[in-house]
Amino acid sequence: MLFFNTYNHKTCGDSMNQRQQELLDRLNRTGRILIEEEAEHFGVTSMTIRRDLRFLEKNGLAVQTKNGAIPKPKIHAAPLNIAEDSAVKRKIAARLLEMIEPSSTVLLSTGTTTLTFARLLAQQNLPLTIITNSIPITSALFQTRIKVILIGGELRTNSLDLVGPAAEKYLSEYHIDLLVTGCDGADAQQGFYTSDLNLANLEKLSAKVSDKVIVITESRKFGRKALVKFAEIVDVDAIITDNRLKAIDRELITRNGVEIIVT
Amino acid sequence: MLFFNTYNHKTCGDSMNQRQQELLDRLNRTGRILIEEEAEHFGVTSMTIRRDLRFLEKNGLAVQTKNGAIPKPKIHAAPLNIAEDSAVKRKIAARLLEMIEPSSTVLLSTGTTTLTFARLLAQQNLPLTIITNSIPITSALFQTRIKVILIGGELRTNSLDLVGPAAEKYLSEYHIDLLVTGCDGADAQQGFYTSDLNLANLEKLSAKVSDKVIVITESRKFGRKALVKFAEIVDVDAIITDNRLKAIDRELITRNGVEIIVT
DNA sequence: GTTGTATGTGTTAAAAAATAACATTATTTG
DNA sequence: CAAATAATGTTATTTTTTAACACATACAAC
Repeated sequence: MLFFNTYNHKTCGDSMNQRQQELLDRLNRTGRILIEEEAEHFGVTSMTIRRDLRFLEKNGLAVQTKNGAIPKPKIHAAPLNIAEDSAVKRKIAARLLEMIEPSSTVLLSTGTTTLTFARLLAQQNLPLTIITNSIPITSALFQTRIKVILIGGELRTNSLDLVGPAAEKYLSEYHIDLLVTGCDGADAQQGFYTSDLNLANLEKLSAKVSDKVIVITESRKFGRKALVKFAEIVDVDAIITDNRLKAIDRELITRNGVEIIVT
Repeated sequence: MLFFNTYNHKTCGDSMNQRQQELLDRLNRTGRILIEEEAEHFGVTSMTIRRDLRFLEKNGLAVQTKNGAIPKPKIHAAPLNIAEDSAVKRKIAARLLEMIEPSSTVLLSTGTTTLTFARLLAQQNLPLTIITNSIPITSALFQTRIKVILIGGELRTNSLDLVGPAAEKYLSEYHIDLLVTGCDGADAQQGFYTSDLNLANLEKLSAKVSDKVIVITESRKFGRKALVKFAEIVDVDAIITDNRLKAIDRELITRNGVEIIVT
């Protein structure tokens, strides 16, 4: 028989009473509770339930809504929301959607623009296989007809995605019809940039195992260079961006034989 | 230059106006908006903002709260909540926490009881490395001191976890201090069961690469056998369960030299 | 036993928020 | 342009939430 040491890690020091425990259970089970219903169920006044909900909210376990509460959203935390899901991105995503061939295998890289696209995909009913290294994208696509394969690796906590040698090794065994990726910076002559070295390596490999490559990005990314270049302009087959792209950039790209689509 | 076909996949047919678009953007950016603030920002009455929020809620993009709204939780969807996070599980998790050695590497398998434990871990400040195949567990642990490694594989949409040959291959290269896993069924003489063949294979391999194995499970799982056995009783070093475990089961387990802890 | 303190709950009145119904103003459309 | 339609504003009413206090219960000290 093995021996396990015991450690005195302090457990959450609140002191929930029995009713609050059960209230939280019911909340998590149903996804939503109503004050009046719970008051009746527990045989207490609605005021008491209100106080309980206030307590749960204070402890980060629930969010109070109109006549009740919902569980505290668990993944949808701050850093991921920044600049996410703008109208510009939704337009770009809608344009990309028209170019997706049913039943194909698409590698969808991490990023907020690709995430917007994934959310759009989730509303369609396309038969597709999506390979991704992004947890938010995976989350967006679950419970759809889409088959999802998530590349494993080390978690980057800011962007909730997976990178590193393990991810590369994993990816190297696949063959992809279409790579869709965003970028942190772009230059009409130099190519595409990202701010993470690990991610850049993964992107390079992704392009290598894919038949076609499409970059989707807001035009404001052009002119900004980030830390690491991961692709030349000529490495990609098409770029989708918004209509504020400078004419000169547009011409430079076209001259390289790369299709550029503005929304 | 490549040619891309265009397909007429129908895009979400709502027709949001400009203000609603921007409202949604602001909501996603900040994680929360207040009606009065937005009314002032857009130069409209609060009534108009209320109508907008009602619209966004109807379209599944937001949830109305007290004086405003939050973005619709994106991952925290129905199937995962069932029976999750009960008081019994929280007790078991708290007991397990005491046995966790700081700075160790723990393989935390998919499951609702292990998820409860992960949520508890997230509130501590322990230096740990957690390897898991569960997206909810990964989500629970991000933005903590814990280093998280997610095993890639094919997504099981009901449980939001990753299994399959790719996952096994990925795992086989690691060495683990402690495996923590749950089960779908247990028998004091026969061992532990799960209802998915792929997962069973992964569990077997997990036990093989781990120094110690702890099973955490509600006592009601005892007596239920599920589809596939993944471990014998003697394969594990300790079992943590609640105090409603039958005396006979407890004795049978102890007789096998396995430590059993009831909360 | 009483007394005091703390905690939880109920009750009520007041404040705030949400709604419905209708008036008004823009926007389309023929 | 005029009619029709949609969007927004206004107001009165209803509903929800809050704050403040009253009551009860439990526990400890004396």
